[in-house]
Amino acid sequence: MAAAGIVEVVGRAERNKRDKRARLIAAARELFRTKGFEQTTTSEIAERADVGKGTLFFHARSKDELLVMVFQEDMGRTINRAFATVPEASLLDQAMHVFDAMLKQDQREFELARIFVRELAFVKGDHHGIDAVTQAFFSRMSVLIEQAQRRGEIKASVDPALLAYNMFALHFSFLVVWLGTGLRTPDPSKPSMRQMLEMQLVGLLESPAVVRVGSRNARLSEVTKWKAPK
Amino acid sequence: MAAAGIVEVVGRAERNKRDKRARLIAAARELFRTKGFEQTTTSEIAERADVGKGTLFFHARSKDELLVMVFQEDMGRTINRAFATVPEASLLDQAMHVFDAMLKQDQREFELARIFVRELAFVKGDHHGIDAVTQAFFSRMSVLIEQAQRRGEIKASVDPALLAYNMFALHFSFLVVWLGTGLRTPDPSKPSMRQMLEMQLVGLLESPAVVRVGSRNARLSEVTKWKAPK
DNA sequence: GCAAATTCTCGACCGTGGTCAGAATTGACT
DNA sequence: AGTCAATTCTGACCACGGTCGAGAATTTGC
Repeated sequence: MAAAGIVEVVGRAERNKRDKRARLIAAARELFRTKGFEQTTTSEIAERADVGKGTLFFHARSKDELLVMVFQEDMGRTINRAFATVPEASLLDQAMHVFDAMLKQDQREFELARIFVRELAFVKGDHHGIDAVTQAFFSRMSVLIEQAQRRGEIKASVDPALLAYNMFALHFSFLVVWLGTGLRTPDPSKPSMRQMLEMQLVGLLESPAVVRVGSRNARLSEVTKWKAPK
Repeated sequence: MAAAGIVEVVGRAERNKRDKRARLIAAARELFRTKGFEQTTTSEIAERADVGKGTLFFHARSKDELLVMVFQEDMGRTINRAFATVPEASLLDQAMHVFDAMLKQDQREFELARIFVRELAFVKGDHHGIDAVTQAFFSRMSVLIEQAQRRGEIKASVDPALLAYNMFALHFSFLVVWLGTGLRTPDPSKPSMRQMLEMQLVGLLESPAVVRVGSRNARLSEVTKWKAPK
C-alpha cells in the first residue's frame, strides 16, 4: 500500500465505510432541518454527501431509515442528559422531568418526530437502532422505580419493569395524539402527560385503599381528575 | 329530468357521488385482502371500480386514506359488537372482553391493521373518520367505568374519561409493539394486554393502601408481576 | 504475489403514487 | 331550451423512492 499513514491503522475500511455513512447522516440531518423531510429528495442527500444514489440505499434501506438514524442520535443524547439530571423528588416528578425533556426534543424537531413515531409503529423485525433507545429508557426508569420502592413510596409488589413499560406506553400514546394534531403545542383539550402518569401511579381500587397518603404523595390524591367531568 | 324515478329523490347526486365512492371502497377492500396492500396499485383499484385514476384521488386524498376507510368500517362494527356483549364481571374482565375483540380483528386483517395504526399516528388535522372510532370507544368505556364506580369497585374520585383515555393509550401502545414485531401472534416476551391493564387498575401507592382487597378484585393484587423479575 | 471472494460504489432505469389542466355533468335560474 | 357556475371526472404526465447489474475496491486464501 503505497505510503500508508502510520498515524491510523485504518486503510480504507474507515474512510470508505464509516466516513461515507457519517457523511450521509450529516447531509440528511442538515437537509431535513432546513428544507423539511418531504421536500428533501434522496438524490439531494446523496449529492450533498458526495456519493452515488445507489450508495445511499446501500447504507440505509429507505429514506425513513435515514431519518431514524438522525433522530435516534439526538433523542439518545436527550435521554442520557435527562436521566443524568433527575431531581431528588417523587417518582412522578422524576418521571416528568425525563418526559418533559423528551417532549421538548420532539418539539424542537417536530416534523422529524412525526416520522420517527410513525416509523416506530411500522418497522418490522430488526428495529434499526430504535429499541436501543427504548431499552435505555426502560432500564434507567426501572432503576428509578426500584429506588422509589426502597424508600417506601411505591408498593414493593410492583414489578418495576412492567411499570416502566406502562409509563413508556402512556408517553408514547401521548406523543402520537399530540403529533397527530399537527399542533406544535399539545392540545389543551386532551389530557396532559402528567395527568396520565398520575392516573397510573395513584391507587384506584376502593376497598381498604385510602385516598389520603403520606406527605410525599399527598398531591397525587386529587389528580385523578382530568377536567370538569361535565 | 326525463322520467325520474318516484321511488328515490336522488337524480345523479347519488349514482355519481355515493355510488362511485362505495365502489371505490369495495374495490379497495377486495384487492387489499387478496393481493395485499403494497401489491395493490391505485390504478388497479380505479380500474376495478370502473373510474379514472384521477377520480380515485378526488374521493381519497391518498392510498393510505383508502385503507383507513376500509379498516375503519370493520373496526367500528367490531367495537359495537364487543360492547354489546360485555359480560357481567369486573371492570378488568369487561375491558379485556372488548380489547380481545379488537385485537382479534387486528389479527384477522394483520397487514391492514399495521397501516391503519401507522396512519393513526400520522394523519394531521382532520382525522378522516378515525376519531369517530376512538370517540365511540371512549364514551362506551366511560360508561363501563361509571358502573364499576357505582357498584363500589373503583374509587369514586377517579375521572372516568381520563381512565378510559389511559386504557386506550395502553391498548394502542400494546398494538404498536405487537404489530411492530411483524409476528402474527403477540410476542410472549413482552407484557400482555391484560398485565398492562392490571398494572393500571391496581393501586400502586404504599402507605395506607393494602394489597389485599375485596373478593371481587382479589385477583388483581398479585398481577403487578410481569415475569420472573430475574 | 496472484486469484477468488467479498464488500462497496455507482448511476441509468423503473414503477408507482400523486398532480393538473381541462372536459364533462349537474342543477338552479331565466 | 339556453346560460352559467359549481362540482365531479379523467388520463396523460411527472417526480421521486427504490432496484439492479456491472464493475471498483479490499480482504481472504493459498
